[in-house]
Amino acid sequence: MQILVVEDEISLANAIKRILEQKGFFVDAVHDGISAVDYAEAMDYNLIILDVMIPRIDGFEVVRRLRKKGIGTPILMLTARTNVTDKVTGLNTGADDYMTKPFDTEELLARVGALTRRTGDVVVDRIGFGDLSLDVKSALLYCGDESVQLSRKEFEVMKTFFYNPTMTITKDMLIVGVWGIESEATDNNVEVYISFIRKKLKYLKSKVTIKNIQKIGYRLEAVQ
Amino acid sequence: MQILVVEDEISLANAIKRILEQKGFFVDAVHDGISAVDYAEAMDYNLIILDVMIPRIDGFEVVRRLRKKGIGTPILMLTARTNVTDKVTGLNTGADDYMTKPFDTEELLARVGALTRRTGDVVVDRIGFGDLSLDVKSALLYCGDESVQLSRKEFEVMKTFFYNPTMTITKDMLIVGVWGIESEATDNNVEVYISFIRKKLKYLKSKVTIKNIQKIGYRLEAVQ
DNA sequence: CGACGGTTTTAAGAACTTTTTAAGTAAATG
DNA sequence: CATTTACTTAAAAAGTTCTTAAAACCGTCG
Repeated sequence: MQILVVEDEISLANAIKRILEQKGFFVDAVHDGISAVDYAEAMDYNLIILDVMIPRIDGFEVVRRLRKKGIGTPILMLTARTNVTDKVTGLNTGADDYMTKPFDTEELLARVGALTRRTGDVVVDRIGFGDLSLDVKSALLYCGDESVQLSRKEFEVMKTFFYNPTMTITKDMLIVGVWGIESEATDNNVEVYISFIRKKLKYLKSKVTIKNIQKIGYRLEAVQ
Repeated sequence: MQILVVEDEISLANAIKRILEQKGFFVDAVHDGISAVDYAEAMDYNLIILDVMIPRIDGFEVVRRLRKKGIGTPILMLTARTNVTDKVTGLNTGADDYMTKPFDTEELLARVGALTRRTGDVVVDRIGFGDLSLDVKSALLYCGDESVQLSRKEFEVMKTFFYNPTMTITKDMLIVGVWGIESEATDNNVEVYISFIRKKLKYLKSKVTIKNIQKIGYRLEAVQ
């Protein structure tokens, strides 16, 4: 499942890229209108996420050119919130959906889900570290030919580690990432989940351990 | 790269602080509007993250006052999701971007990235002196291909040296910087930590030493 | 609805690490 | 050479993380 992200703000482009890659999509990112048309022509994407305000030629013009060339890839338009109504709803450019910036991850994924679902393609992905791999679809954690089922929260914690394999992750990062930025979760919640996961790693006889550095955070380590 | 976070919800402020520090930013957090203005005036921040609903004077007024004083630091406003009009007001008063609460880590980092990028400054996650380098995310101190884990306080002491590599650091400076201005820590506390760190430098076989100048303080020296 | 199974949260004591204290020793200064 | 200052170490204290068990929660199915 291939997605093209067209966004000139590099860091936003990267953020979108990462979010989608975490969900198992393959993502290309380009930063201007001409490149967008080139890429979309050259490769058969399942979805194009397209910012309106981009250099060289704007988003609307990109849509027009692609449709003219008979490229029917679903397009999700991004617009600044302030000029939503007049621009997007007024224009009949051929985009399939639009989303106002700023948006949050859930919103993005919901829309991407809706637009890619029709193709029926299944996104399967595995992420891993050391001798571990995690099936993102089933939340099964594998080590060799053993596996264990992770619960929702165990899964979210594990993903955080796998996406930042060399980094030291603070408890606050886990609280924000797993429980949400406004949650009431305490350090103890994190500790309990780390404990649950360690028990499962032990059961799997994995070489990977979760190391704690007091007052600093947790880090994955592959023992010898 | 310095960021000021203005948010009265202490736990949210801390969460944001930790996330940004993890990415290598230096973050101060204050919890009301008056302090925000004071801090922003006193220090040259690269970005201010500013909640709208804060005690004493609200976020908009903070922006107005800062802009009036000629302080052009980029400002990222935080507003409750429901309040659409806030956004318009915020942008009119001179904020550079706004973000609705709740937001997730990705979104925060994307926006912070966008607003700090223009200054061209690179976010530092390693600082060093001589043959030493310190990873600020993990508190690992490297020398060649060896590394040691620093404890929280060792890490704070080391950071103070690295940020002031040529300076002689007094014990009082270390006490204030590491233990806090209100602390009861004595010179002996500093001496003990200097001793701990020297032991680790020896283990790393670093060329860097911590030299004491009696009655004055400590200074890093790279022995040829 | 109400019971069941799994998941998540809460809470409390044990285990562990870091930090502080304190005391003896070494080094520097006048 | 006396005195102050700094260094080192070990033990005590403080703080944190770990583990476990029980309680609360949640969705599903009879």
